[in-house]
Amino acid sequence: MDRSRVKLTVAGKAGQADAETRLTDGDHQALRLWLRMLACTNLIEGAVRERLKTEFAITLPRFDLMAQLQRCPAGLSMSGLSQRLMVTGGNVTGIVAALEAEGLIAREPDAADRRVSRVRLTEAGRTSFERMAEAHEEWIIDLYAGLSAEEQADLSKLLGRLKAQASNVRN
Amino acid sequence: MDRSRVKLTVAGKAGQADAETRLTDGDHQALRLWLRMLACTNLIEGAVRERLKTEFAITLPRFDLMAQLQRCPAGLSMSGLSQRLMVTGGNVTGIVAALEAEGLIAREPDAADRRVSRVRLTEAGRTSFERMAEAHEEWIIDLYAGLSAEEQADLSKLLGRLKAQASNVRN
DNA sequence: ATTCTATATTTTAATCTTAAAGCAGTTTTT
DNA sequence: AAAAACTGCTTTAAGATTAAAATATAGAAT
Repeated sequence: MDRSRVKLTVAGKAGQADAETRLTDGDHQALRLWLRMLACTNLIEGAVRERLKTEFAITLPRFDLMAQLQRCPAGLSMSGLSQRLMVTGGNVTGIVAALEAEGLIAREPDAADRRVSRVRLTEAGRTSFERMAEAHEEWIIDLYAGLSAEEQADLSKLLGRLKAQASNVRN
Repeated sequence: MDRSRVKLTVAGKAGQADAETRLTDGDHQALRLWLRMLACTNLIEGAVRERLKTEFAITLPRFDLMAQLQRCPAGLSMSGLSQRLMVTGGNVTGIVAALEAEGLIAREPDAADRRVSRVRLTEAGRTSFERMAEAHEEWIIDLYAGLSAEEQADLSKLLGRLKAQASNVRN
């Protein structure tokens, strides 16, 4: 039985079969499905990471952080970013430091609460993000273009159910 | 438009809405679908990571490496592991070192080719892995139990198509 | 006012990951 | 056989990530 996790760095990298491909007859349906889902996600995520890197010289975590800031033109606190990105505060500290060093975001002290930093996109950051976001959306559309609108709707529905149900599974 | 990546560490962690939840009307169907898929995958992967940690004090990458070795009782080379896990060689070096230090795997020099290390599970490693793998399969079954067998089959089929089609999308 | 408690953020140590460089050994070419 | 090219592996530098500890500030309770 193969329970391995899959990691695709490049779509279609030669000579590598993902873990799903090596499954055995004895494996349970749910396990096979899980590995296939992981393979799909890693395929797409790997493609996005690679293109962000080669075309825009940015990492996915930094892109994601900028995406949150674009949705909040007034700026966000570190903890606000932490919640929205669903990562720890320490993680946000590092990514914000990197983006600040690149001049894509800026931080101001909060007037009301001296503990708080308010983070926002700079003009350069906003311009840069808009270009990247447009390309990003096209990549995703292209990657999913093999499925018809109806198939996409079906997939979305099933994943919605899965998400809702799996959220309720407790230890 | 929210293009952010989602990272769920704990199923249902309080007070956090995943990125999919914050989508805007203007977002394209494929983008919504992608974020939902990411949310699902991260939900399940986070649950697996957490349980491996709390119940077996092991990380997912180490578990995955052991899974590959169990499927190959004769042992695998470092590069064999690298291919099967779809990670770089340097990555395998680190994980193998950690598992070796824990006594779960062992390395022998290859008789035919002095560049090659042959890696295999120790008896302790095999015993340990078997227990973990059984629990792991049950977790996955439980996490997917909200979908009927038919829904799981539909989901698998759609993901299979997606994987096949997205693999052919080129830069 | 002082103390307690809670929140916001950063720092630290550990793990995982990659890409690129380097070393050692093997195979191929000449 | 010597040189060149290739393969297997490790090391290094950079980044992302978490949990836990440490700091600083704010708010509540006395």
